[in-house]
Amino acid sequence: MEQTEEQSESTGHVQGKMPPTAEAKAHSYDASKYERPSVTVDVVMMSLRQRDLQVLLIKRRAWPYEGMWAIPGGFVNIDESLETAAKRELQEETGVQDVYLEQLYTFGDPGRDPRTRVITVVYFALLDSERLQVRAADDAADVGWFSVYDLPPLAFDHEKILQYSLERMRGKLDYTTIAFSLLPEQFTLRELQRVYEIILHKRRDKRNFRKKILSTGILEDTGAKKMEGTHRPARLYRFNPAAEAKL
Amino acid sequence: MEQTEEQSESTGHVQGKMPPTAEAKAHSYDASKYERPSVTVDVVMMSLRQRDLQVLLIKRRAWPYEGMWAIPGGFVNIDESLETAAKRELQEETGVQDVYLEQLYTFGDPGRDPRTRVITVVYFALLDSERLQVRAADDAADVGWFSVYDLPPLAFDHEKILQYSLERMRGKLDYTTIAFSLLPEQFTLRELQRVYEIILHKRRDKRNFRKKILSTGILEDTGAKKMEGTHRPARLYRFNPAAEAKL
DNA sequence: TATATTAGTGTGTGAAATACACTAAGTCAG
DNA sequence: CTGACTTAGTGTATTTCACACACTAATATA
Repeated sequence: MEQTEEQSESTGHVQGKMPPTAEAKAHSYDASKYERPSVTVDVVMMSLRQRDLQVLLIKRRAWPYEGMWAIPGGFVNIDESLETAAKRELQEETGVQDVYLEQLYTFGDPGRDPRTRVITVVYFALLDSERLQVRAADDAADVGWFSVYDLPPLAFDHEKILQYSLERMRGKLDYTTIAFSLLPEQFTLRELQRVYEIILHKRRDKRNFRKKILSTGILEDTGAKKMEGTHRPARLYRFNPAAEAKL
Repeated sequence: MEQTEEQSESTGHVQGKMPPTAEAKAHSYDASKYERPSVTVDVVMMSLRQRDLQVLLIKRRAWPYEGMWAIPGGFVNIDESLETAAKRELQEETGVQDVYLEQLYTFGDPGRDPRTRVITVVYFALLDSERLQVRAADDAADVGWFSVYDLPPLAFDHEKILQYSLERMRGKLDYTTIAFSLLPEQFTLRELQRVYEIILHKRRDKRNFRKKILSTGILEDTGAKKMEGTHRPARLYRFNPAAEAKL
């Protein structure tokens, strides 16, 4: 028998009207009323490629929105956490592990997917472009990286989702360490500045930028230098997690 | 027959492994594998009461966590949006409409509810304490307001949720208008300052506070004064939505 | 050794944050 | 009616942070 629970004033969880569990459904039941929505996790994967902020998209091969590009995602297994589902998705698409991953927002309007009620928990992941090279080859024509500043037409409400991701990144840039997660372990100040410029989409003054970053003490000079091209080599720094609180 | 969808690279929505719809379930099927989680919406309702930041909680009357306090919530109906579900919950518990309501975070770890897999989208609502008086009477002993600084033991992961709500409020206080949503339409600068002090949990300098708020131009002098107690009356201001951009 | 290219550095100015103490306007008790 | 009490309301000086701005340093190559 179904659990007896008082009406609506019981808890913050399974309370009030209890929808059918697998067992309950075996009995006769007004299933339509308590039909459960599907829950998916979508992952906005961003990386710096070709001095641009790009996002990984997948081309749909079936109705609805056939032929359009979409944010990768999939169902949440019944026994896995939302974050685990997001990591699984990430792993499937890019082969990358241990990346910055953050829950962004949950989109659940009825009708956003014409097939059935789908509630999507969106995560966003920031990928270090160097480690990514490895699997950049599997471009089977239906997976692609796109500039967030020049997107193709997107399926569902995915344009809104990307817009929101970008806003969130911009908001967090100053007081978190997300910038570092887009860079390899060692990087130059110029490279870090470029991350800021690409995400914020505007130029920053070199001297002021360096002064500010260095004054926080969040960077550690590796002693090494990066030589590339025909000019003065740049110092290589690494992020010092111990000093994270300084932001 | 079930929809044919390619494996995992299709979309950000219903793609890859398609769980059973109502129709599909009529056929033989490995239902356990595609068992769907329940989705609930919980609403953290905060208000200023007795010069304190308080949250509405509900006492559980059944297993699990029987007798403990919990954040009110309920199931999302299949055809209503998440926000609509949150408003419905708010209406049921407080009778209040048109309040500040914002999606906070989605909690979905397996095992957070011992009965079944529950994914909870948490909203938080800020209530003007004056309008709230109306229904403050229905304290049926299993509904109560509690100081966020002195909480009873909470069911599920609800303590974590409240902690997170408070952090979010603090973060948004400076650059949004949430403070006003906790006050009646007209209020004095001292009252506004008190909102800041209670949420941030620390004192602010009177002169600097007033200077800063007034310099934004976000307040409008109503011309009226508030007389209470045996001292000089205070000017009453109202929030000027037209100047919202100034934050 | 001259040229091209990017790395790296300091100072001045204006705006905003902070610290800080007295006067103003009302009520009430005597 | 006046003195005591209570909260409202105000300004200035100091420090800190954001921003604008231009030259020298180190390497590769022709």
